[in-house]
Amino acid sequence: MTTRELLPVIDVAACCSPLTRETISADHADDLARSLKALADPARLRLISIVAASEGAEACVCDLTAPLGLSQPTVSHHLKVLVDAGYLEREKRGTWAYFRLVPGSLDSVAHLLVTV
Amino acid sequence: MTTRELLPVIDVAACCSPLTRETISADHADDLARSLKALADPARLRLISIVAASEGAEACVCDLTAPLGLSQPTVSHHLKVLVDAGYLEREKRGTWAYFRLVPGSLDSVAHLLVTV
DNA sequence: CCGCCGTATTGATGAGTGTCAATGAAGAGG
DNA sequence: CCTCTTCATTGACACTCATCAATACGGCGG
Repeated sequence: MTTRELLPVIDVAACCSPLTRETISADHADDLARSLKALADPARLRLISIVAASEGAEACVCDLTAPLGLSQPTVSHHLKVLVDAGYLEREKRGTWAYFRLVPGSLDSVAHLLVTV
Repeated sequence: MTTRELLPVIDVAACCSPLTRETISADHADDLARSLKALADPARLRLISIVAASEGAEACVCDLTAPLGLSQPTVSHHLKVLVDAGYLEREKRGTWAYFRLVPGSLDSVAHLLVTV
């Protein structure tokens, strides 16, 4: 059983044509499903939305726990999922960890769904 | 505990602005997450892809079990999830059930993710 | 009316996941 | 060196979900 690694969403988009253009392969379906699964959670969608709307388009964990109403470990967990999937990037400055949206990540996954 | 019903993806898109345009509300995040969750499965992605690429852009269950390598009940289950979420529509003609892509459904969810 | 074929539903099971409390790691300031 | 703050990791638990075998449903041909 060859375990397939988690591919950043940008790389998934780079090698696949849109879903309805031609029949997707089993492997590509698996990659795209994992990219979408990372996005398919209300807490993670709100994290992305808040980070994108923040001052300087970045935010640290301490700014994100309160608006979500979730514990700090849970928020850290969700942020890790989004970073691993390639939607967010993490930069540690001193004590704080700042998260930014990876440019083009959301657009590339959106492009794979579009039918026009 | 008021249970929120599952909203077809087209209706979700009709009332929400793109994720990064402004901070998404908790309720809208929940709706969008459920629309994405319906899509975030390799079998369901392949189903959509195969249906869209089929003759007349429609297919029946019997055409879909073989290429996916899944049992008939499992395929029926995935198709139901996609119909309930608003991505596919079902038409029964005689003994067969034909599935078609709901026009604009994939585009509307893609539009919610795009940052431009 | 009976049996066949295509599909949907039910029930069970194993895998995956969202959540939190507790703990660990690492930098900043005294 | 000690303590506080910020964040990540671990372990546990409840819940969801993907899957299949078995069964039920419904149309069609004989």
